[in-house]
Amino acid sequence: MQMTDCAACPLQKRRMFLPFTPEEIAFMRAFKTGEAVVRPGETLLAQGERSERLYTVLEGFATRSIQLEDGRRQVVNFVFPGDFLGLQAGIMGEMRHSVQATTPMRVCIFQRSRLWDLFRDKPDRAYDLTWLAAVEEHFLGETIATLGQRDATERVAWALARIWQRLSALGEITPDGVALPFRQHELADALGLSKVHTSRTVSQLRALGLLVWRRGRLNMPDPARLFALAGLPMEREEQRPLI
Amino acid sequence: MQMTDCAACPLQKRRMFLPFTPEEIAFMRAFKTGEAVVRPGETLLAQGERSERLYTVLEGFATRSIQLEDGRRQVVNFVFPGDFLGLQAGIMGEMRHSVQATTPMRVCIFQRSRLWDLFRDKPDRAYDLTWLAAVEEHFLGETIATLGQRDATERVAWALARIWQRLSALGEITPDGVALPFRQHELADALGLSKVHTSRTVSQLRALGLLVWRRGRLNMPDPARLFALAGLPMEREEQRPLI
DNA sequence: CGACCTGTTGAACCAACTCAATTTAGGTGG
DNA sequence: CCACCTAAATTGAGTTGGTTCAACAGGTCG
Repeated sequence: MQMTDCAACPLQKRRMFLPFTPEEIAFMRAFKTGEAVVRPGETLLAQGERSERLYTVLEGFATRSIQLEDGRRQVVNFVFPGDFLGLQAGIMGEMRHSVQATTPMRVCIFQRSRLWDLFRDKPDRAYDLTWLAAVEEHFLGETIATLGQRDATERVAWALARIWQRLSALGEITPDGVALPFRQHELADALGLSKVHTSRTVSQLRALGLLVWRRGRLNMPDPARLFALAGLPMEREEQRPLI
Repeated sequence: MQMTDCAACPLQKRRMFLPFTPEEIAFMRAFKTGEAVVRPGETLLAQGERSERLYTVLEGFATRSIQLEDGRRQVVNFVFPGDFLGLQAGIMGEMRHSVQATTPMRVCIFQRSRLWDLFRDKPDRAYDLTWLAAVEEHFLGETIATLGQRDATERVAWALARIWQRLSALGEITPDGVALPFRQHELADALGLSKVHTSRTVSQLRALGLLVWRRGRLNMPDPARLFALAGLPMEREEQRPLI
């Protein structure tokens, strides 16, 4: 398999990411040790595993999820192009959640053993990594607030608004909306709702004219109203570093 | 006010923290710019604020919470001695949650502007900081799984087990249990339950002989059963770095 | 002592769940 | 192109876990 050169990283074309400096390109080239293709349904990182690899998503979508002892599953969040995976195993030794592809994916591979070099030699890259971790922490906190305080309608609105936001930041938006890579089943698992109730809630939002979601395409006739219901501001997210 | 010298840091006595190397002591001494006392109920960091300060908790307990637009409040997690506060504002610019003291606290103060120096000059300290962020991320994920999947009984068991675990790692445990610095009200806000139902659930656990909780003291007659109900392993947590 | 805060208990209600049946949409092979 | 199969989504009906409202008990403190 041929490996994409970091100088030509396809993610760099998306304006949601900060551009690499020439120095960063040189470093990332050395840091990157490979590339992989993942098929839908495959597990990229498994809960409990001590992975030696870290990944950056080049293309495709996934879920991060936690499996409880008795089989119940919670989707912790959704994974998009540009996301960095495996920091937990990289730093803590063991993954506490799994990452499963929902669409075909392409990922960059890094070696866990080189993570320390990054901290030692490239403080700016280390800072960026911590930046990503801090942003992640913020999202997880928001998720906790959503699961703890909001009702089904608000939860669904929130999740779809967040996904919409991220997809449009990636430039995946067209006049008839975005391609939604997740199923209601995954949405339900992410929101702590049953599939049935998720379906009912979605149709309710549809009936209110707040969304059109058919055959994997999502559109929002009136984003402002949906975002308001979701308790989210409509601002564009700031650019984020890429690792 | 007199300032504790890092060489005599009271947290170092607790065996849950990795001991400082002499070099680390030297660095922390320079990094630390002050100390503060906080009274119960005071807000140490406020949601939306661009704090110039970072803190490490020396003593006392707090909650991190998110306030929704309409006033609903979600406790994201509980804060214990040794916790590092303000990374979000430090890195992302703005706090997305508040930190409120529930008991009197004593905290170390650092300057946000020096955070970058830490990455540039002390990669090992930067690594530790990221380690803390990764652990935090793991806990938040577990919280999401709890709120999304577990019922009231399991949630309460989980929260009390986690608090118990942390307090005993801090060495705060005596033959008649631990001093619990939080009220049922805060527990309810952390678990997404009403106060009333939290109370009922606690009494149910009491009736099962799984816990004794009166006047701010918590004891667990049979920790193994409670931990099993909480879906948690009983292992001791590994030592963590201190910043 | 009164005021306040924390926690407990009862009763009525409702949001979300479960179980089960049905429809819709893709995908595959003849 | 149709027949068939499977996965995803929808709908109905009955149940339940948790909520709300309200009253009350126990401790603590000025």
